[in-house]
Amino acid sequence: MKRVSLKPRKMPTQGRSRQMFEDIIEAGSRVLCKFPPGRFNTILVAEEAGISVGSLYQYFPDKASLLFAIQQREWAATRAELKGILHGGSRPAIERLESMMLYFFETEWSERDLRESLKVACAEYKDAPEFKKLRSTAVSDFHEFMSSVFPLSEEQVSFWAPFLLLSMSSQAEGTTSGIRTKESLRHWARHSVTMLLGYFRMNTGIG
Amino acid sequence: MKRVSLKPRKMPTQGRSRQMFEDIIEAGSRVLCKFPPGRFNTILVAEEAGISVGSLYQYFPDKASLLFAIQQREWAATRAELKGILHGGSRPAIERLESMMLYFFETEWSERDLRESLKVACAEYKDAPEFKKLRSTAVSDFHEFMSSVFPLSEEQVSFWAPFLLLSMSSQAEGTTSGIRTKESLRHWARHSVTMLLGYFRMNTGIG
Amino acid sequence: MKRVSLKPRKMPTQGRSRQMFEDIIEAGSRVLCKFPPGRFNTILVAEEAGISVGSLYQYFPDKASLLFAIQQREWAATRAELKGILHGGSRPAIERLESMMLYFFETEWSERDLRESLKVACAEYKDAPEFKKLRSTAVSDFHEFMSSVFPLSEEQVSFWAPFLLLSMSSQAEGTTSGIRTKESLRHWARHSVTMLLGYFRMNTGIG
Amino acid sequence: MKRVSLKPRKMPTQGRSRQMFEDIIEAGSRVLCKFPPGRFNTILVAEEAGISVGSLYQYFPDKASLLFAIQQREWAATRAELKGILHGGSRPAIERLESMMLYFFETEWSERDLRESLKVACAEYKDAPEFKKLRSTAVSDFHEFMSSVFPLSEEQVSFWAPFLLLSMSSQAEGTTSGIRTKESLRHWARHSVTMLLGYFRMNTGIG
DNA sequence: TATGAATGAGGGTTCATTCAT
DNA sequence: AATGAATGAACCCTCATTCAT
Repeated sequence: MKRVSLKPRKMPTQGRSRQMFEDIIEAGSRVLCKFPPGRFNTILVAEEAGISVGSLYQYFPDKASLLFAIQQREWAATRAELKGILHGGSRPAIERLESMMLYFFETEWSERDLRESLKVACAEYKDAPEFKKLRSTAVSDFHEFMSSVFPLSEEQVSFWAPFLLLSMSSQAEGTTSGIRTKESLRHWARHSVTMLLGYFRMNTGIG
Repeated sequence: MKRVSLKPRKMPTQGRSRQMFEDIIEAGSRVLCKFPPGRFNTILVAEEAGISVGSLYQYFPDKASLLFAIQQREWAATRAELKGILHGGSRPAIERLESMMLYFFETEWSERDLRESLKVACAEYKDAPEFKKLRSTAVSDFHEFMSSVFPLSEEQVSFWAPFLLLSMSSQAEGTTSGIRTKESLRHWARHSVTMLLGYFRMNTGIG
Repeated sequence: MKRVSLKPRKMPTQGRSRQMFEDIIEAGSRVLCKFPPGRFNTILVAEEAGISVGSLYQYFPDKASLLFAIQQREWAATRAELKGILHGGSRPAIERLESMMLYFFETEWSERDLRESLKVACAEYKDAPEFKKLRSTAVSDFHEFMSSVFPLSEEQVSFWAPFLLLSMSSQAEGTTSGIRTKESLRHWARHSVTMLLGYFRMNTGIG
Repeated sequence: MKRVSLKPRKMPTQGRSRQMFEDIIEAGSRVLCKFPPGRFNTILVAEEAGISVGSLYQYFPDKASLLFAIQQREWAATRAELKGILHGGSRPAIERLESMMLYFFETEWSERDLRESLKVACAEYKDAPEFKKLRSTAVSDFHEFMSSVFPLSEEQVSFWAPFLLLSMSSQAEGTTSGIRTKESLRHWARHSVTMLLGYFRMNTGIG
């Protein structure tokens, strides 16, 4: 189990290279959606991206780093959207929190194929520091939000931030298997969110 | 993607064969715990069991059926224990339910390596009817329990049984990433269970 | 018994790829000649061709398609030569037919090792549509020739074309076991051909 | 390619052992008919015979010797019948010859599955002296018959015996692939036999 | 003597990665 | 730079044969 680093070979911020970089990640995501996770392989991704394997390897030193980049992009996109919902608008914080949660259930649902395949394909690297960092970043964001909008002690936030976030994401994940229609997803999500926030408010007196 | 059946080749209830059968499953479980799920392969399992590949194939017609047997054993054990808790003792049903849930968090935590690897290794077969049946059995059990001990309409049970079960297992699964000590697992579990049951009681008037 | 298609993976008409393609078929033929048919395997063929197994699989999706390609090449060459003899020159049709038959005995004999091994090695696929097509093409060719050069009814041709062709090839095949020298092959062939054509002429009044 | 001998381990002429011996051969024939030739294996044969592999190996030292025994029995049976026809009755020799040939086409046809599988399965041993002997015995039989009933020189018989026999069997073999109904088999056989005997008579003045 | 579990070499196929062009 | 053919280790599975019971 060789492990060097999950970093891409280069990460130019501009130009054609940057575009290629994104294209490959995009292609990789499509492969994960279209094929069973075990079929994810570099040749298929290169084909899907319309380039050669060799070129792919110019951007990613190995398969692991490509998977990591896909994972990263996936999280980054969601993270940005969630942050936008949490910090945007002038509604009460608790309402923004609720919206964020409901929104999360929906993205999780609509991207379930990719997320699930990604999970399987990345299982091997899930203990790598890069992956751990990815997860912890999401928690930090949320921690920060909670601290800034609710009158809670540091200790309280240290429990509620991960509890709410992990509970929510676990529930959302659990939901994707076994729920058939978007209709029932919404029903389920509403219950989960009501439960989580109700429990939070009851224990903290918030809202 | 050939699929015939996930049944083992033979399943004698007694004797040396039966022992071998169990040994292989045990070895398979150890492999899943010690290696990343992608490394699960018949050669490794045979080695771990101290037998030859050929012997392994006398008991399991292919890799899939071995994985299924491991999965099955894992579920069967837990299922029996959960049923025991739910139906044993003379305490009020809601308390038994609570105990069962807390217990589930503990098993999920203590077997987290196996469960997680199993999930990944079985991803390929998750749509096979055998696997689906395994899942649905657990829900049926719980559905039956709910029906028999709580004064709920059929419709109510049809929502609450899967909701509580899936929520609980999702939350328990969620704890495997991010929770470090058994201490904090207990803390977390207590909150999750309180939340779930509180929400259930509030909405149904039970207890 | 999986079967998808016996087509090669790619079949460029020019260049290095094409050369490699031919080389592998050539190597496969040599393996069939040098080893008993049961020993025909991809590793051996790759070695014989001086390449790696992986390379072989870039040209042929599986063992079956390689065998089919060998078979096809073998038939294509002979078929072209037989057609050439049948349709070339200005001699009477019956003489051209005779030449063709005699020629067939000679090729069958000189390629007996390959042909016989091929037959055994391909036994598994003999009912695949591609293989059936291969056989039927040969019959069609001959049927067409007979129709165009002899004053026979359609019904007559429908009997005599397969009868002559199959009888001839059976007899030629039969010579591979038991005939030792080219000398005796020629003797035998002359008798077979005389017999076949004599019988044909006697029954149709041709010639 | 180890080669020791194709002899069975023992060949008791009486008793239970002898019966077992026959049963295994019979079972082997059934396996050859029911499965593709590549699937012929000792375990399957033992199962089909209702005994253990171990027992099978008490009668046959290896797979090759079992196949050889099957082949031998197959030939022996046919050989006896053909001899019976050739030497039985008081009809003219040429008529008995004709009957024998027609009969051969019919057995070849009715046993085509076994014969074809046998050919494939035995391909590996076809050059072993035992197999060669098998073939030559048949020719000797026929040679003897021809000598004794037709006024031919030794030299003539030396050509016509193998020519007629091999031609006939080749044609019969060729016939099995491509002929669908027993009806057309008969038609085809009649032509082949008429042709062969006609040619023989024309060249020797017999009959 | 009969059994059949155990062995392990052998063969088909895939795919991450490299490197000559 | 870009290409994609080539490599070969790794994995799944079968079956001839042996040998402890």
